[in-house]
Amino acid sequence: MAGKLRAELKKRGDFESLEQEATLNLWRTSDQLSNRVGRLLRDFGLTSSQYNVLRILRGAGEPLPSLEIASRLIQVVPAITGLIDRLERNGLVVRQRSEEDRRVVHVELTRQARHLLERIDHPLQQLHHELLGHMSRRELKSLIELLETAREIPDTKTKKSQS
Amino acid sequence: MAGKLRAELKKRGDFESLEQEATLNLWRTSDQLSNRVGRLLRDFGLTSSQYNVLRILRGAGEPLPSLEIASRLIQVVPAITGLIDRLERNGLVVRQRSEEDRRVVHVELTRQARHLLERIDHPLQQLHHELLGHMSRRELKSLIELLETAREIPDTKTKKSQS
DNA sequence: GGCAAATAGTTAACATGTAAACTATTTACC
DNA sequence: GGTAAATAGTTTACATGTTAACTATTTGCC
Repeated sequence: MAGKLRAELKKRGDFESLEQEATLNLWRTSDQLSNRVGRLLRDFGLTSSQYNVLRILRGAGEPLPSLEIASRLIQVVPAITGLIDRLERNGLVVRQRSEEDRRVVHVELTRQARHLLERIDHPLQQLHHELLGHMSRRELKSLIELLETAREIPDTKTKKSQS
Repeated sequence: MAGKLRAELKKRGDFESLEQEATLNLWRTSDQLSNRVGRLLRDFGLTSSQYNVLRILRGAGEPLPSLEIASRLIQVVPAITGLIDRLERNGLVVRQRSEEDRRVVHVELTRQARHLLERIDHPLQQLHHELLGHMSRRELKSLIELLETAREIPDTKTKKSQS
């Protein structure tokens, strides 16, 4: 066990630590899932980032400021502008300058976007099942817990700490 | 347990399945690690992709054809051209048209690149330890195994029924 | 020998992620 | 009430990932 990535990458024997092996496994698994999900979304004319913006807006149930969306996307701020530009161009969101605070731009889903999301829901859920459904509930829960543990970096002295 | 991501994403309650929760956890963890490693590499003037090309070349111990590098990067073919362009511009690799097969372009590390890689080795290993060192060996091995299991999608050609 | 198909790599066009600098507006505070 | 600092968002410049279409070369095969 724990040697498959070595074969896949043709890099037999150059893992210098268990930590590094775990990290590379994580990246590779994440990539594989991203690719599959991205392909499905492309069939609906969306990129993953665009879908995530729409999903966040639907979850919120109301228009959100651009930076609020950005903060939930784990992305850097400037990227949100172009993302919303493209969604707006495709008729999936509308921008509205706030009245109370004119610096703020509220972003709202269009009806078209809601319909699109509804069409995606089932196939996406099915895909999630296809991709990880071969794992038992116990394995999935264990994986989730280990990933949460992995993200808990104890006191990050270098650079700024997490929020 | 298994509810932290909900809080982090402010999306409480909209996981529709364990599979989806695992996938989102995976992405978030992968992103966090990428960010930290990317920041370290940036201090050495490299992006993650560039570093990976150099690491692959060092591991191979000899010049490699462009597409051979691309295949080990899990990337799509066209991206490799620009990547190598930039590495060449920065004096880290050299391109050489093959004699036996003139379609092939061999890419070779420069001495400068070897020195750079040596300077990165220790800090990077240290960072890997900082990022996941709080997990026990048992947890790390378990995580690695679960990730390998996750990647084993049973029969994946087009969209088959399911597992 | 000669030509279609395969292979290696590139170019083009676009979406995204990132850092740095900028504009517009609001808030703090004296 | 006037100005510095903070906040929301945009612009710019560049690296990357993606698909589609293209060039150059080699191979397969009759």
